[in-house]
Amino acid sequence: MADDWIERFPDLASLPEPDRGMLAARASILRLPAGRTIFAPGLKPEHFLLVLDGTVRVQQVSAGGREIVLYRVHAGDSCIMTTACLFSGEDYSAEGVTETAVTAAAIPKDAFEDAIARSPGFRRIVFADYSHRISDLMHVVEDVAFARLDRRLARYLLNAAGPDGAISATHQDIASELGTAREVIGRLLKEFDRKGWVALGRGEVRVTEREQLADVASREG
Amino acid sequence: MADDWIERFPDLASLPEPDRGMLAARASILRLPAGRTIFAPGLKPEHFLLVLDGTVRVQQVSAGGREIVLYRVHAGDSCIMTTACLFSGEDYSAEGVTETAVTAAAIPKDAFEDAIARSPGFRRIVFADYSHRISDLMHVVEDVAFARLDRRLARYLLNAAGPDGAISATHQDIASELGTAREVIGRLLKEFDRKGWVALGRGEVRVTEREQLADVASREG
DNA sequence: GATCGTAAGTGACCAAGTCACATTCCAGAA
DNA sequence: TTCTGGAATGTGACTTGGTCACTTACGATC
Repeated sequence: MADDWIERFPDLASLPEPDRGMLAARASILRLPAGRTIFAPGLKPEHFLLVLDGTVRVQQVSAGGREIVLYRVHAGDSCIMTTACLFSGEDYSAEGVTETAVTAAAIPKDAFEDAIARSPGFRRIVFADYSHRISDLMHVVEDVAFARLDRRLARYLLNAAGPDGAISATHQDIASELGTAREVIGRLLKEFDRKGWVALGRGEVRVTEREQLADVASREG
Repeated sequence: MADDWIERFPDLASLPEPDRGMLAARASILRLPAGRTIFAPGLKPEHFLLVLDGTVRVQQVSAGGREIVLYRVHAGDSCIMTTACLFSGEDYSAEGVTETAVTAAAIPKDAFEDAIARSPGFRRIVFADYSHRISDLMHVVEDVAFARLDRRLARYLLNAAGPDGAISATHQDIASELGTAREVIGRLLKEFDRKGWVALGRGEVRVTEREQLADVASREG
């Protein structure tokens, strides 16, 4: 019943039996709708969260209302920001929002501590996740500090486009993703459109020339 | 002898005896000169490092040769990038360089695992450090993405100035710290100079009006 | 078909990064 | 001393990105 989710994570499924049963027994399953804020400056989470399904967007909001996405937590990832809050009490300026409906296993703090102490596999998961997030954050720094916006936009478009090339997002959505202003995205998209690389519609961008975009996306600088 | 360094860290000094002795026995003390690269893309560290003395600068270098400082590891901090590399094998784009002569305790991977498993205090240190670095990185993102450069420069100057207000750094040094170009720093410093807030010399900046700089540094946007 | 809120466009301007140089300073060598 | 090479700094022209104060276009619903 409540413990079959463990099967879905190799590192957890391979836990030796007492640990695994303990984890299954003490975790509860959360179901959250899309658009729910899970943590934010001021909010203190009470559980370690392991995302089973859906994605959580972790972003930063500036005083002036601009936003930038730091990374996303997908199925199989732990939400280390909640861990970090649990352990350090530091007040982060980031917030986490469910981007889709999300199912997550919530593990109380003491059970988490226990699992860390007993299970090398569990430690591996947690440390690997911390490392992965740090890597993500460093990529964002690199991008924002050094990469041109056309390159970042091209990457975003390629990444966000479905098999048919369509992206359902407003200019503001894209600007918030990349940490810039709507007008700037508007200008760049119009430029891409003029070159015939994308087709624009209200609330939608359709990638038509992946090759060309990939070319911009991959050039250095 | 080799274990008196433990006394200097409350969280370690309070470890129960078997753990503490183990740590002392298995750690070795490293002494590194200033300017030594401890980790870099491609280099795999073999030990968990706990800095006892001096500071390590962790920075990112862009393809175009521009640099930005991500954070510094001070005495009492663990170098989580080495931890992260140990555990995840991910290849980070950051590098760590000793900024002064550094003394560090080097703990082999298995002893580290052991300490994590046995000692809640040791876990607390490591997790707190991860959290702290994530916090640092998020600050850098916030700064680079949203803050004006005059504000960032003012903060840097206040922070780097000694009691007499002097900072021994070239424009290039400052640019590398903030992730921008030398010319830009030169222009801003000249502007600050014109306003009488700093005095400029070759390889030196002297802060003369802390108040005014603090004013710029603290205004939002 | 009118209305209203959201999305997108526009132009002027400022801030920051780039490029290609020209200066200036200083420490040693001649 | 004077010379000189390298490092540090200065400069102007230009591009890119961000801000502001708007206007215009779209589309759902009344």
